[in-house]
Amino acid sequence: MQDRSSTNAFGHKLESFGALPSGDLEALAALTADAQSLGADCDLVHEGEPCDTVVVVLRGFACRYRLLAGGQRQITAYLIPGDCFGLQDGVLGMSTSAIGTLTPCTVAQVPRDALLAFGRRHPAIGQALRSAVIADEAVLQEWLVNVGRRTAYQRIGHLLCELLVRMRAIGAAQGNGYDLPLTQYDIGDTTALSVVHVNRTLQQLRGEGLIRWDRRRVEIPDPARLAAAAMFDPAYLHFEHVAAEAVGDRRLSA
Amino acid sequence: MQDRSSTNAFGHKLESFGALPSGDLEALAALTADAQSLGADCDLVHEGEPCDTVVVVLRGFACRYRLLAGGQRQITAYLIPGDCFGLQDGVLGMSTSAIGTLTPCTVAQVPRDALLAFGRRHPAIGQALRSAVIADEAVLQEWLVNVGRRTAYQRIGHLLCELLVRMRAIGAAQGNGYDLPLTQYDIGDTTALSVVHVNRTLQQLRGEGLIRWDRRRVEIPDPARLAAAAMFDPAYLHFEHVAAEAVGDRRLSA
DNA sequence: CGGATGGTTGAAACCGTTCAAAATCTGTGG
DNA sequence: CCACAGATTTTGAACGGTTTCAACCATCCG
Repeated sequence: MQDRSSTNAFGHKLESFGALPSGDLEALAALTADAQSLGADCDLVHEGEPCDTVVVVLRGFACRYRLLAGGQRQITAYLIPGDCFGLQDGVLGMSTSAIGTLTPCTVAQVPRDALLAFGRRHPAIGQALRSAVIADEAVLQEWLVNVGRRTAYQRIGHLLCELLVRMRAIGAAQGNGYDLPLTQYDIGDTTALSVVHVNRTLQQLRGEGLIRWDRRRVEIPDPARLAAAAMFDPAYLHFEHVAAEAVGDRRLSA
Repeated sequence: MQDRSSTNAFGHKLESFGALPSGDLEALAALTADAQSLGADCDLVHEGEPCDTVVVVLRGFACRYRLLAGGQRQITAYLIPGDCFGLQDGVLGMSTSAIGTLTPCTVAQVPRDALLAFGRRHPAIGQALRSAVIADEAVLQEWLVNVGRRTAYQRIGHLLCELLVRMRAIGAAQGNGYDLPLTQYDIGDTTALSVVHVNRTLQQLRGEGLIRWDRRRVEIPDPARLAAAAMFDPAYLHFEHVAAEAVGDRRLSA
């Protein structure tokens, strides 16, 4: 499982919504075969421009974001390996957000029409793609709740819980830890907090033993405890099997 | 145009994404024929429950929201006449949000399968439904930006601009005014502000002549000026023709 | 070694919250 | 048509979470 995730994270992600015929997976891998490697801070899609390809992230962290007049950035979604963007946005003439890499990435760009046609020929994939779109929208809503109604402490805790579940779903977590190559600026642009406050809040979370975050690696000693502190309920992520394993069952959290 | 909006707001809304064959509109009206009248504060869909119908609002204001443990409410979308909910959410077993009325409403509940099948038989409608889903997602993203990155003053101004454009799109605005039967609590739950601060911010906006809001009616004397103050750019709403009229062109704003 | 990036710390200022109460509006029944 | 109750809006004052500004430190890497 872990092996396949590195060669085709996209298929692995789609499988987290339900089993897929292995033939489908191989055909899908062919679609994303010609991937490109990019450094950090590269833009793949620009806000307000037409865009008829789907961006599939195979390695690294990318994000969807909007830039405001004052130069502020609001990140509205993370794209981790297996995630894609563009099945919807951009259909009506132009994208309402930019897509950029946060870390060095490997990405494939598939013409949207080709991917949709592929989904029609392989119904299980088509269904999984629709599921992915729905799950993305649910995450977006949860982020609105996060930014609107939770304290800095909960926002960051919640984000780290979400990432644990998502990283597990693609086989990129080891136990209760995962690599998180983001800066505190990135976390601030995601949670709508200043870097300074992100830093202090992180120290608080560390001080209480809820997280360890050392040189790009996060460990969550007791996911159930962090989830409770951050009011995190993984239901919105729509892959319950993985989610239950990650935080729902205290027996698995040590 | 105004006449039809009252009899079939749903069709009118879908038309705002592009012209539709009139036969389609009539058939669509039949689908939503058996509507029900509801009072304020009625729940139509509960969070975390399966839901296989699409809610179509024909009259009144409804909303999508999430309730947190502390009793706080975050509204994540408004459903004004013509808007629908449930084409996506609920597909994966359960809804990630509740739907409730904010004011007395007339709503139709259409089985999702029936609506999707209808969209297949009437391609223009199917396309319009997809457009509506995409536009909804863009609005959700904009709300995240609004709550995350804008001041109270801008948040509320932005919301009122958005509503002007949306109300115009369904023919429910008169000039630069529209009926807004929401309480300041509702505005607070939308913009993630306390009622007290909503009240003071509203007074500020009124004091500067950017809005008038008297007994459930909002007037925006100079939409372009309010849009500038609130950093509002209607592009994300995806019906540019209406949007340009509403705030893009100063000559029309008086 | 030196420059750049990212992380950490302190202090002051601010935006928005909370609590508490008063004023106003709205609808309803007598 | 009035009286009353509940909902909504408004006001005041104190508090506090978060931001901003301004340094300083650590680490990485050529």
